[in-house]
Amino acid sequence: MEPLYKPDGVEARWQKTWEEEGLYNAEADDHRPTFVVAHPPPNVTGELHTGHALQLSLADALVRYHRMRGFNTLFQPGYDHAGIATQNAVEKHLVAEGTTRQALGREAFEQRVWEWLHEYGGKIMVQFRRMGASMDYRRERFTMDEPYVRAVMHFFVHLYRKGWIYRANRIINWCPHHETSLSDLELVHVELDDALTYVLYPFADGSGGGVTIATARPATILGDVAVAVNPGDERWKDAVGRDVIVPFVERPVPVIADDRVDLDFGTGALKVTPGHDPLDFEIGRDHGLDEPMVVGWDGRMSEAAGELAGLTQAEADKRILAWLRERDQLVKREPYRHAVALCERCETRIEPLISLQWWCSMSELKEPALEALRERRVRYHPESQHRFAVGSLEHAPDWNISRQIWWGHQLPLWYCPDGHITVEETEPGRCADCGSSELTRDRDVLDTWFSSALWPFATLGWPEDTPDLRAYYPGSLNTTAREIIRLWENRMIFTGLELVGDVPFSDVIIHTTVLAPDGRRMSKSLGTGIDPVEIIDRYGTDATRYGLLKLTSGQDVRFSYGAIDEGRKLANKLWNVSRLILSNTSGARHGARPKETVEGWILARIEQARTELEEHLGAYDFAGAVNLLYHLTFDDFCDWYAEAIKPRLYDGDGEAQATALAALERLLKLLHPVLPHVTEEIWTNLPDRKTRLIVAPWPEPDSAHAGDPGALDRVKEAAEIFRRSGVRVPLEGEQLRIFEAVVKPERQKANGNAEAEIERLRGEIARAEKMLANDRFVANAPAQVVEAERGKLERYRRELETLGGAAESL
RNA sequence: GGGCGCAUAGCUCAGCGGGAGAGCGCCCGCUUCACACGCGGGAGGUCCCUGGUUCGAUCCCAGGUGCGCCCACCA
Repeated sequence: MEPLYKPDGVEARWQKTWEEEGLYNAEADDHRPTFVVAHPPPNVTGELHTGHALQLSLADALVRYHRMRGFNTLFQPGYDHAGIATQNAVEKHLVAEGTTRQALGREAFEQRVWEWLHEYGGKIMVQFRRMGASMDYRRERFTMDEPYVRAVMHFFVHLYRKGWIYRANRIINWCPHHETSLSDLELVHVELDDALTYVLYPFADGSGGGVTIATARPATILGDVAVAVNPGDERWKDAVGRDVIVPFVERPVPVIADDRVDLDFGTGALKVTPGHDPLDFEIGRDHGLDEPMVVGWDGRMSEAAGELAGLTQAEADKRILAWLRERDQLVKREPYRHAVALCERCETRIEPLISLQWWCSMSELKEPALEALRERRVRYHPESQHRFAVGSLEHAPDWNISRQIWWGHQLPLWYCPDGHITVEETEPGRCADCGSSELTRDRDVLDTWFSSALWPFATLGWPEDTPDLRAYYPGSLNTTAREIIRLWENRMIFTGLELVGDVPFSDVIIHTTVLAPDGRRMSKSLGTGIDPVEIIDRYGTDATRYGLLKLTSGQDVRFSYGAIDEGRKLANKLWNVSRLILSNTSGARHGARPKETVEGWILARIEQARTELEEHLGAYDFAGAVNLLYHLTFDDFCDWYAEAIKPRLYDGDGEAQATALAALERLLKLLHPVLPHVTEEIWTNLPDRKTRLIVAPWPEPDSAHAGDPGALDRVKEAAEIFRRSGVRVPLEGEQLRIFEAVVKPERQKANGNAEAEIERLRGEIARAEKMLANDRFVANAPAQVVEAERGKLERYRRELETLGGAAESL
């Protein structure tokens, strides 16, 4: 064993061994209680980022903890086909080759996606292994696998037959680049410096005057069908019911009243363009207005724009502004900063357009899920996210499930020439209505999240009634980021209840968002991302896991190499204290034989730590857990215990050796879920190992050492006092030996002084005496607080006596 | 605009009603046979501000300020 622990070789070797020996495997016929984590399937084109690494660290720590505790553990790996994200990645690749998706055509394009995935996809599973994620990699699933596709089709047909899937012409978010609709959740908003244009719409009766509106998109004036004002707006009271003339197209439209119009924006008058604005669309529908679309699917002015057809919106803006200026109807133009919606994948500006799309009705589907959440059959951690989850589900709008991209699950809908629709899981021979065999399949594909929603059970073979499904559903835990709750978490819950009859998991951990060291979000485009593989290369996997878990305290936390380095130090420390013990215990017997105070003390400390660690892990307090492990190892095990027993180890004291091995064995078990590799490596070097640590049983409660581990307190305190003061040791027997071992190295040169320490103690004593002399304190403070204060006072007096006596004796 | 979170040592963060802490960084001393990626010692803090509750507030409450994340159709 080398003095410096080098993780690279060790970690790779264990990752290989654990997997090859089948220790990650989950078997459905294993009848122990289950612990199941269906890990979020990353995009098949994705690479590990810091969020993934954090998520894996905490999930794997819990998986390993439960595996040791005897659970039949399934940690499910896999990928998502990630519709637009993947299509976008492959399209970029095609551009580099000098071609386009359109030039290839749909079938050839799909073929290229598969080829591309075989070549470049799947990288992340290698990275998962490098994180030490103890997943059953035999069970890797992909949402485009044939059985998974069948599950998706089954789901669609199920919903359709229940009457919850319908087609409607509504305003949607259209990405002109991807030529598809997008849900609100697939957009990003960016602030833009723009202009707000005030335009006069003259009254149609020629009586002079008119209504002035404000718009950020003059080009859409061509699609105006009304002007709306708030019914409570005194300024426009007399205009309501009259007609005004839309500029440029010179069409008369009514002035209507609608309370959704904001009194405080612009002039309080809104031009109504149902074809190109969500609010206008709603107002239009409620007032029975026309829905002309003057912007087309390519984002340019459409045929309906007449002489402006084919222009870009910016060009159309200019033409319309010029027209307005000539006629003095351009009231003013002012700088205006506002947020615009972009496609999150290609950052193209989103066009709100009216389109015929497929929708999934949420009203009935969400109710059982809401009930499950309210009854806490699914619990969010932290609890604060529970309210958000419930609220977002309560207000979930109907779900636009159709997309006009090419990569994804094609809708299982067939049309005959008469327009009848046939819905089947697999291609039907003839039309269900008229028997026609001339069927054409719908070209649309499903929203990626439609298939993700099935992940916890489609990975187990659903809709078949498989042994896996029976054994591993419902699962235990899901881990995810805050913004994924509505996209995924809620949907898994309602689909699980609807299709399998139970919630997919009982607990959801919404983990910390790791920010860049400067406090901004980690993002490739900002250049603030940190590659976890680089961290692993520099510090090792164990250290990376430790550091990331240490950072899980708040809702957002800044990444810090210091936290990772702490993990590296811990692994190295553990390695070295193990060297000390292992190189001095050859032939030692088994079982702890604590004789001296420090030995009973370390066993009690480890036992206390076991209890506390179980509490931390049970509460998903990973920062607390790693903090505890660090101090247990560094302070208690190394600084005090190991230092104290060194002389006896060197002397070949068989009982001390046996106790040291037993204590180390227990310590390794507690550390394994966080630092799996270094602990397994040391474990292998312990004498007579029959099992791997990864499957070794978690320590049972140690009733023999369950007491208060305060036995060493006096010795430790005395040692610290003397270290500071440099005074000689007045202790005897065992205490003297401990003291010799701990203090000897530092005693050579005193650089504090006893008098300063005596001063400090006198100050503490005065403070405690003052508090206890305060009658109101004694009368009002809880008894144990007063008692604690008395205890401190006694302790300080005792220390002062010891120190003073020792100083005297010099 | 809404929701949530954060403000404690130079940095990253614990603590959350009765002595202000850790890791890193800094200073001093140690070639001690597990570890110099180490050991020991030390300096360094109006615990964001203002009020309130309490015998007592870094901790609880209210208001403010600053920062962050998420969400949102003010044209």
